[in-house]
Amino acid sequence: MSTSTNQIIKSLKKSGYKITPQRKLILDVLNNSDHHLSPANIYNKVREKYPEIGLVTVYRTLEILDKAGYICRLTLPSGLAAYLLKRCPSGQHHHHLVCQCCGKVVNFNNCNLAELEKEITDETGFVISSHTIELNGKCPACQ
Amino acid sequence: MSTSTNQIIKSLKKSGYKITPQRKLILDVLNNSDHHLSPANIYNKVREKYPEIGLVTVYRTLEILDKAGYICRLTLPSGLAAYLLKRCPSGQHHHHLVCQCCGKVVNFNNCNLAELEKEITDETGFVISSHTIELNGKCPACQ
DNA sequence: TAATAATTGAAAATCGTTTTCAATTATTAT
DNA sequence: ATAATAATTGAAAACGATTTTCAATTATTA
Repeated sequence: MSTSTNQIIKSLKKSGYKITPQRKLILDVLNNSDHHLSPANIYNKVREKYPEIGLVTVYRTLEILDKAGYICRLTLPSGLAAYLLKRCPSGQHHHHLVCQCCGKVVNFNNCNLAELEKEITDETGFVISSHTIELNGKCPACQ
Repeated sequence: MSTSTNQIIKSLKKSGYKITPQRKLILDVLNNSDHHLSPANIYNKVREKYPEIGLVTVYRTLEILDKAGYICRLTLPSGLAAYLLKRCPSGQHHHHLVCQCCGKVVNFNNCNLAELEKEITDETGFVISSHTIELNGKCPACQ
């Protein structure tokens, strides 16, 4: 179990959650991937080591991790959910560059939308509270 | 039936689609809204004038309109789909400013992501083929 | 070690969406 | 106009992802 996984486990314990083998394994799968993973993907990976796990447990654990801020939930264009361990300093503003071919994800954080948002607020009267940017492309390996 | 609706109807006919009252009414509902609408929203609005319509017909018509490029399909953060009549010159690059409160949508097209995309390509080796930006906020009426 | 409260997995339920299929309707060639 | 046709329709069933229910199990605590 990696340092990253261990730290999250400790924090979860502090927050009153019980530490179960299922939760550890789910975190490990997330930690060992630089691709976004669907609940089913995670389920299948965990089953290799822990065949008794139920898909429900994966959903429930992802919900906890998402609410606690340890993972990012992506909504893919198809509408399906995919998850990603957060690897940037806590709460830092960032976006994702996603490979359409293999799902590999790279973070970037210099989005510089503030100016555009100001313009748009002036023009439309909308107060802008958040934004999402998703860049879609192909990673070097998939080109 | 508005001009906008009429023009789309004509184009659809040219493309070999039959013109049915259901399709006209669905287009009218889209045309008369500046908010994004779910299939169920559209279904309910059309039913006021045409109670026999089936939800399937709404789905099928939306699929046709989307493929033909007359409407935008949004994937909301929840993963659900919502639709919007395109109101900008054919094919023009644009994004949406969405009111989180009422769903009102305003277009903007000066996103200027080209520079950022170049930086990121240089850094990561990803080839970027498309991007989506969604600005979330509150419209003047909802503030 | 015993008491407890949280967590688990199986099964059923739910929700949006898609498929199937027979009946209907818009278009066309006459 | 009318008949022939191929597309479109709506009901019902099927579907896939996600959520809920519930009794049994397990991690934690005292």
